[in-house]
Amino acid sequence: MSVQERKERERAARERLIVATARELAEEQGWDAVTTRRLAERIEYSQPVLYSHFRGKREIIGAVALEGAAEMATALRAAARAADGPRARVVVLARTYLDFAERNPAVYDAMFQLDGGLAFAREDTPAPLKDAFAALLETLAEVAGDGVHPGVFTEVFWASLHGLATLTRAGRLPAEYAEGRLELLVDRLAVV
Amino acid sequence: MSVQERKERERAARERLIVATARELAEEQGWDAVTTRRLAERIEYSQPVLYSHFRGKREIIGAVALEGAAEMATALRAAARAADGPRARVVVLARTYLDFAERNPAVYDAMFQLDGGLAFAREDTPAPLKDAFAALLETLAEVAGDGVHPGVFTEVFWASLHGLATLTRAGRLPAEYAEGRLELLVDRLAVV
DNA sequence: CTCGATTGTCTAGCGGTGCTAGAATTCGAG
DNA sequence: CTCGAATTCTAGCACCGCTAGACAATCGAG
Repeated sequence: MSVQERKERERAARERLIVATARELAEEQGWDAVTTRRLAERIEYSQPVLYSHFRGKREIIGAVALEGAAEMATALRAAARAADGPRARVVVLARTYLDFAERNPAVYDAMFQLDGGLAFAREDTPAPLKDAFAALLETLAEVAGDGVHPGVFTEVFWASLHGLATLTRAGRLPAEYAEGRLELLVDRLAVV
Repeated sequence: MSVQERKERERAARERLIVATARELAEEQGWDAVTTRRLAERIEYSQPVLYSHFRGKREIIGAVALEGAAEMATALRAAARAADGPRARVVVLARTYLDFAERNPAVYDAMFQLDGGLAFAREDTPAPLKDAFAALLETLAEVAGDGVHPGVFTEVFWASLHGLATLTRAGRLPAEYAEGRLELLVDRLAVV
C-alpha cells in the first residue's frame, strides 16, 4: 500500500502548505486579506480543496494559532533558561512574550484575538495551548509569592502582558514607554 | 429659518437612532450581525441613508465607541466617589471597569477590539476617550507609588484590566477565579 | 398657484466574501 | 484497456460594504 502512503504524505504536505501560506499572507497583509480565493490561488489549487482539509476559514486560523503557541512556548522556555535569578527570568520572559506578539502580529491575533474555534481553559484544550501556558507558569511559579496560587498568579501576569501587547500594537498605548511599563509590571507583580 | 432647524433636529435624531440601533443589534447578536442592510432595515431607511451620516461601517463603530467611553467615564467616577480610602477606591474602580466590559461586550469591543477609526494616545484623540483615561488616572494617581509616573502607572493598570476583561470574556480564562484575580492585581499593583 | 431647482431618498448594481453542489478529470485496480 | 473510485474543478448561492444614477418630495421665485 505504498501508493496510499505516498498520497497521505502529499496530503499532509499540502495541509502544511495551506497553514504556512495563510500565516504568510496574514503577516504580509493582515488577516482580512486572507480570503479563501487568495489563499487557494497562492497554493495553486481551487477553493474547494481548502475545505477538504479544514471545515472553514476559522479552522485554518486555529491551525495557525496552534503552530504559534508551540513556537511561543519554545521561545519562552529558551529565554527563561538563559537568564540567571528569578527576577531576571521574569523580565526576559515578559520581554520575550511581548517581542513575540510584536514580531508575529498575525499569529498572535490567531491565538488570542480571532476566533479559531479552539477551546481554552478546559480539559479538551489543545496541547500546544496548555503547554504555552505551562511555559509561563514554570517561570512565574517561583515569584507568585506566599499563599498565592501559582496558576492564578500566572493568569493575572499573562492577562497583563496580553493587555500591554494588544493595546500597544493597536496604538492605544504610546510605544515610547514600553520598556518602562514592562519593568513596572514585573517589579510590582513578581515577588522576588 | 425654523424649517431648516427642524430638519437639522430630525437629522440629528436619526443619527442617534442609527448609533443606538447599531449598538442594540451588536449587543443582541454580535458585531458580525451588524450589516448595513440589517441596520438600514431596522431604522426603516435604505442603506445609502447610513452613508449620508457616516463614511462607512467603521465610523458607526467609532460612534458607538465614543458613546461607550463617555458612559464608562461616568461609571468609573461614580464608583470611585462612593468608596472610602485609596485601596477601596481602586478595588471598586477595577470592578466597575470589568463589570462594564462584561455587561456591554459589544460596546467594549467597539472601544478596544474593533477598528472604529479613532485616534488613540495622541493629541487629536477624541475627548471622550481622553476623559475615560482621565477617570482612571484620577483614582490611580494616588496609588502609583513614589517615583512612578502616574500616567505610566495608569497605562499599566489599564492594560492589565483590559487583558483580564478580554481573556475572560473570550473564555481564555476560567470565569470562576475572576474576583481572586482582581484582588491579586490590585494588591500587587497599587501602593497603599 | 405654478414651475424649475434643490434636497432627499430609493432602486439597482458593482466587486468582493465564505462556502458548496455537481460536473469533469485523474488515476489505480483488475 | 477499461472501469470505478477518488480527487479536483467550474460555477454558483446568499451575503457583504459601498455607490451611481433614477426618482420623488420640497422649497423659493415669479
